[in-house]
Amino acid sequence: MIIGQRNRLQYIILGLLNQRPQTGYDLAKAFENEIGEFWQAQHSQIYPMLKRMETSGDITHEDTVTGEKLAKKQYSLTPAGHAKLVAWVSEPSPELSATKDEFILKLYFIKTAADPRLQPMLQEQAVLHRAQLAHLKQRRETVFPNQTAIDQAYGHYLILDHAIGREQYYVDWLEKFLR
Amino acid sequence: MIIGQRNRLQYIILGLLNQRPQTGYDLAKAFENEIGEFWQAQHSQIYPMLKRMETSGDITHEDTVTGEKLAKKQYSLTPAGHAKLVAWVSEPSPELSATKDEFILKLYFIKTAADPRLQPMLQEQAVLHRAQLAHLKQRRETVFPNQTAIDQAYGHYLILDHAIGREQYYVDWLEKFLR
DNA sequence: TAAAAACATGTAATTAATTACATGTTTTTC
DNA sequence: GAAAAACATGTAATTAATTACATGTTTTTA
Repeated sequence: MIIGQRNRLQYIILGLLNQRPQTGYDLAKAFENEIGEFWQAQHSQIYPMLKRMETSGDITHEDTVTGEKLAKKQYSLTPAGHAKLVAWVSEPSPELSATKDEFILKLYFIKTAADPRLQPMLQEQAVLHRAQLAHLKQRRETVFPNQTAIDQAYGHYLILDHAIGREQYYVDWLEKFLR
Repeated sequence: MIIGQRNRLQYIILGLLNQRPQTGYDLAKAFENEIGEFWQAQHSQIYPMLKRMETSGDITHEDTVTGEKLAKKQYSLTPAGHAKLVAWVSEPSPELSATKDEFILKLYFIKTAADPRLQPMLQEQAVLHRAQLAHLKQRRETVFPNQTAIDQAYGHYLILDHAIGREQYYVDWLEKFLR
């Protein structure tokens, strides 16, 4: 039997559907927003995966209609899917995170601090990451205005906090080398 | 004409070969070590890419033999390849880095601070990231023992510094939530 | 000196992921 | 009321990446 790649996407979808039944479109939004800092998936990857997961018996869907005829599929977990999710969360995560950062790699190929390309490159990234940091902070303010909100979605708070700290570090690091 | 995916791997290989002629094996090591924090590629991806790049005229190779018969291919840049590298480094990098972190995603699905799984999960990751941090610091000590070493491979120093700071943040963040 | 680890190069099979193609509805904004 | 944006779902084509298969040499270690 072939084990194949880990198919982590399915687990993430299980986790998202466990929070509440959702459409593929909703899931795609989640990958752009709250979890996009830590995992990415397009709708073209999500819709086929949903079909596959329904075939496996981990999720089911209910057809609904918005307005006159806009068809939606509201997916939710089966008990089997829920069990799979619980097992995944509980098992160890021995792999360090994988980051792909094209900018940092370009820096690697800059040989001296005097290279005229260096400062503009750092400047460009600073603009980008400051904007991202501001955006994440803004989101924390709106999503978690008080302790009650934090307590009700603690995991979400944790990862947003992590993402903000990470961006803050990135900006600080860039500024350390900016003149 | 189809534009296709960005094929960043080729540029990274160009950059590595620009430092010094290397074999595919050497390149695979680089992806495990100095740049592995920011890009990953296995030898099974590297060898075919080298052939492709040689066909495109960006690199060439020289056959050498170690010992009695161990054949090696020492790849190096052609002028065309060098030009391609320079163009890549100079062009903007408007995309934020992409991170895939399975552990953080698991946290997202933890609903309350009282969940009994939370502390062991944080603990496990702390062990992992402390080890990684120690490893990176150790490498900085050996690779960059003095200012001269830094000046001679500034880009390398920059990205190692970035990776250390990032790991330090990760550990600090984990410890913030550990009791 | 035998075994293990590291060096060295490839291909095959499979899965993951992106980009493009394709279509239609509902809501919001000007 | 028209246009734009957002909602909604899919497939096709292609590229990227991983895992497994496959083989052999050289160096280091016990």
